[in-house]
Amino acid sequence: MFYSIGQVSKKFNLSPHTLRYYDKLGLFPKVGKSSSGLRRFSEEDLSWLGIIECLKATGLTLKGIKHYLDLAERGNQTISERKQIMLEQKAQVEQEIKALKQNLQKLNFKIKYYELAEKLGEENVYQQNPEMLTERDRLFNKTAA
Amino acid sequence: MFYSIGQVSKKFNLSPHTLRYYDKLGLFPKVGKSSSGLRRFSEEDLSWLGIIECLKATGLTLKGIKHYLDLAERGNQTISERKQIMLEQKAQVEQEIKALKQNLQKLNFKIKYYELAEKLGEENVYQQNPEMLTERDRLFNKTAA
DNA sequence: TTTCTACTTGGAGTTAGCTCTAACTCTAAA
DNA sequence: TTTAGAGTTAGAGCTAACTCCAAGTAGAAA
Repeated sequence: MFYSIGQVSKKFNLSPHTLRYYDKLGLFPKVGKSSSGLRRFSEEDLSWLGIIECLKATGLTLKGIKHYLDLAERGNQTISERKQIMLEQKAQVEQEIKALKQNLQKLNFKIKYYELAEKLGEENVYQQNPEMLTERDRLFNKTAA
Repeated sequence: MFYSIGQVSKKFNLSPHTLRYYDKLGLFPKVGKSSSGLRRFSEEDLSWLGIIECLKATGLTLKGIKHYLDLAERGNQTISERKQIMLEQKAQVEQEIKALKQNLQKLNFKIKYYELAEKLGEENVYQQNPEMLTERDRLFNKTAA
């Protein structure tokens, strides 16, 4: 079963432009062409695109993805290097999730603040809720030297 | 207490260039200047920078941040609009965390795969562990129409 | 046969967010 | 008083990741 660029575009919610751009960067080393020059994406190409999307979402650049692909093409001798890339991405994603959770707390504070401000007006929020000042400082003030 | 651009740079781990760039975009409407023209950042400016960093980390563009700032400067009449921005950012961050967690599963699969591949060679991983094929398909294969 | 749609290419343009350069000033220490 | 270091400006340059454009082809429907 093969897919046209338009079908892949819909399936992955990426524009055909983008898919051609990826191909130009060498991110689809195996994609075939029909007799009239149309790209034919195989199931394997789609699996690989799934990995590209994952790595992209976890912060790897297209250049980094290309590098990973080049390693993969060299076979068994690059396994530990590829594993290392995955371990680094994992650490980075865990760090990113942690940071996002902290920022979520800040957003929740802001939402609470605006809910009070809708009732009291901004000038009265901290005046009437002094405990919010402490919370604000805890969330937003860097206390490094 | 006031801070020079270099001190702020260290405190927030942003280059002085970047801070001037933000200032040029109008992101520090209140920052003062000394008699000799040096920027003096107040505690309030730093709090605001903390908010900038939070909004940036949650995916708002600098332009979006500027818009939020402009709203804030207009006072009480824009409270619900600002709250709305925070609610949207919150939803987006929650979505982003969810996506990252899914990608973490994919990375963990890859790591497991490479651990087996180190022992068996890539050509034997799926052959000797057919249940990994199922897992791979579950994680990486989009089954949309 | 015309027309429509989906595709092809090479190359230029765009946007966001920095990042650097040149030429300069101010302050403080040696 | 020289000099080192931190700051100033305007404006150019850079990178990543698209995004679009022009000019063309191929196949199918009316």
